[in-house]
Amino acid sequence: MYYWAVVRTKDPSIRALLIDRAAQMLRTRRPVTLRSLVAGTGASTMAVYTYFGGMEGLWKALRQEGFTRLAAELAKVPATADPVRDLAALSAAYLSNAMDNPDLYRVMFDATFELEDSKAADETLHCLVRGVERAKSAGRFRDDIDPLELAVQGWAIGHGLASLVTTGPLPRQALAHGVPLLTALFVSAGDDPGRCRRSIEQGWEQVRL
Amino acid sequence: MYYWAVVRTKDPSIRALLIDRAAQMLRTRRPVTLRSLVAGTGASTMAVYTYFGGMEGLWKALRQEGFTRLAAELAKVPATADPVRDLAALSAAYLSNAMDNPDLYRVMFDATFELEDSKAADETLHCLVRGVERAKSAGRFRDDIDPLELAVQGWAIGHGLASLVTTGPLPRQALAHGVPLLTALFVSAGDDPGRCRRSIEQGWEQVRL
DNA sequence: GGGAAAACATAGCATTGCTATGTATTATTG
DNA sequence: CAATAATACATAGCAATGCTATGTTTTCCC
Repeated sequence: MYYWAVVRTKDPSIRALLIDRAAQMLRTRRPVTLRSLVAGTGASTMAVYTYFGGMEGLWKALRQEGFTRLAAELAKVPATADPVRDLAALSAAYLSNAMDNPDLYRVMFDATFELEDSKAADETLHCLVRGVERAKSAGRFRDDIDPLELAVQGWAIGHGLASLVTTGPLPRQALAHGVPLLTALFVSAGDDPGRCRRSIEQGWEQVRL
Repeated sequence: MYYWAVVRTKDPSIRALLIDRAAQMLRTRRPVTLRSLVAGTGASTMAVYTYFGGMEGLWKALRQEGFTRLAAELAKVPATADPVRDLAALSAAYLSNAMDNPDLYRVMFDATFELEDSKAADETLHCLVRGVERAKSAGRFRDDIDPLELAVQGWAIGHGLASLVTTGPLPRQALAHGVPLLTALFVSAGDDPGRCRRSIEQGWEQVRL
């Protein structure tokens, strides 16, 4: 009787537990299926429906979890006196996160985006936008640069590399192409070539790839 | 008796038929399942196993088909007197192909690459490498530029844009970011900024996006 | 023609996501 | 505090999935 009362006490954290378990199963490359997900948790298959409304809801929650973790990683990158260096560190952190959780990264982009997904991704993009604005304020970029546009272009570079490496066509060391790519982009935005190169190489080393 | 003989005559093109049908089902966003694929073709479910060895083999064949079609589209881009303009036209054709068959494009990159997939993708990449070599020969890029590296960097840009647009986070008009991105990349490779910009804008217009 | 090999159809299996139904637990009243 | 409404949960079962086993037909090769 007693232990039943304990076990059966409503536990809203079971939602987070299932998400974590799914993320871990993705990391260990085990197929995430309805029954295999709830097996071992004590919960029944219905838990997925009460908490997520079905498997599709679970994937959506997993996508948001992926963006949340990504945003947390990006938030760890400190703002130094060199905003271009910080932008490179942000990009490196983006790639590092994708390399640490390649399957979760794939899930984040495999289904067509919905409103909720876009909101989760917005925080990631906004992080880059703020970095570009800081670089503008520091006089590294031209005044006519649109921070959002430059951030999107940087995102395209980062996602292109991350996607091509995690899916296999490019080897992991191809991530190093990020340095010349970002340098080219930021120089085109007005930064001094030599100074830009040094900043980016410094920022790149901030993150273990 | 007679019509049976006609119908049952071994037809090796049934393999291509199934691939085409699967590609069309992807385009019309109908779920490609074993039974729905063979329904209407007169073939039974076993055809998928005799020709592809299972559904996974079908997906692999579809990936190769996707790269083959992509290579055919890229081959249509003519080589003019302006190799930088041709490189932009190649990139635009790459994006155009992805926009025309977004689901096929996603299938091409959703599973981890195997040897056969890499061989199919090689032709695509080699197309860009040749373009870079022509630009070097024309004196547009510096002598120390590695054609393969620059081609890979261009591929990362193209795939990043194509992937972010087909999966939803970026709207279709974001493809226009390809112009400044390629300009930045090729200027960093040594091309004259003004001339590069003009070449790329011209090449970009060669393809309907 | 006749035998070997490949292609094919049928039927059935285990597993998938999901729903219907009934039961237990929680919360919300009077 | 008890009675009722609402929610969470377990069980069982359904249609559909990919796949395999088995037997039959067709094609190839001598």
